[in-house]
Amino acid sequence: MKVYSTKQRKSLSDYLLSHRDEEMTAAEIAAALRGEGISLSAVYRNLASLEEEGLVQRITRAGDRKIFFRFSGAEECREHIHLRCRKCGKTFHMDAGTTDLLDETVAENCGFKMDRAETVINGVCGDCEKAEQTSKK
Amino acid sequence: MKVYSTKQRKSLSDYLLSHRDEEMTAAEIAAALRGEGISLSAVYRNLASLEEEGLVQRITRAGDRKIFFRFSGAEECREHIHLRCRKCGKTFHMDAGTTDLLDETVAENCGFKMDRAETVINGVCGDCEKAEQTSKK
DNA sequence: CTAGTTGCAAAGAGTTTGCATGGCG
DNA sequence: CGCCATGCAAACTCTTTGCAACTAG
Repeated sequence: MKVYSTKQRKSLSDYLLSHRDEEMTAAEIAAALRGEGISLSAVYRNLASLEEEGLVQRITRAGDRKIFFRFSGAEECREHIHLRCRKCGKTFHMDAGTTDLLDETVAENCGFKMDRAETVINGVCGDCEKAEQTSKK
Repeated sequence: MKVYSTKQRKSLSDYLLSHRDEEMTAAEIAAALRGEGISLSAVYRNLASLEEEGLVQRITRAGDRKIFFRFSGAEECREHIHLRCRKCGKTFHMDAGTTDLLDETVAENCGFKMDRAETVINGVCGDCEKAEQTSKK
């Protein structure tokens, strides 16, 4: 099946590209794009096709029953493992060296070939960790 | 708020315990427990409270728009990183040594404190990797 | 011109909630 | 007994789908 390049698909791609690594719901994306003339259904349909291409992932958050989408299509993003802080919600890129190291370690010790683009490590980032330490009397 | 120990909550806990690391939808769980006398709403309510306690996580799969729940409450499970194969869907436990190693590596190189129980590395397991190699002419 | 895409509205699926009843402590 | 939990059904929210109109190639 051929894929046409429509105005709507382009708005969506542009938007996702400029918000890479952010987690957004379909409704939020549609709202942000209101004015660009793209309907909610088109957002869903295009997200689904991007997901099939592996450029977008679905994410869930503990306690929050919504589904978020995250764009990781840029080459730059696909080469890193993502570190997601559960305190501040930000996502960081693991540096290339560490990523390679982990990749090799897991492959050697576990015989498991990890998928960088789709792996997200949850935890607490340095800043929040510090904040946590100091606030705890 | 106090928590009562009811027959339904017990059935659910027992079921989850004996299916740790499996990914199941609320409907599947309710279906498996039909006969135990637990309603779908009770399943949802109890899963939500288990999620708040951090014993259960919500999972999404690429291409599949359902939400799956995974029990990882057992101590044993919380100490490992989980490796999930996107081919066969199975989840494996990373051995303790490698888990510690990764944990330290990420902490030192990235200043990030990972959360073992909530981290799932996606990829392809050894068996599926082999199968893939041979099938590809 | 043909086939993929869009918007809208309706249909569906999954999840949550209100309320009366039942059960734990 | 008091309060939390359960069932059932209604209410909702989010997502998908049907269809006619539209547009890229």
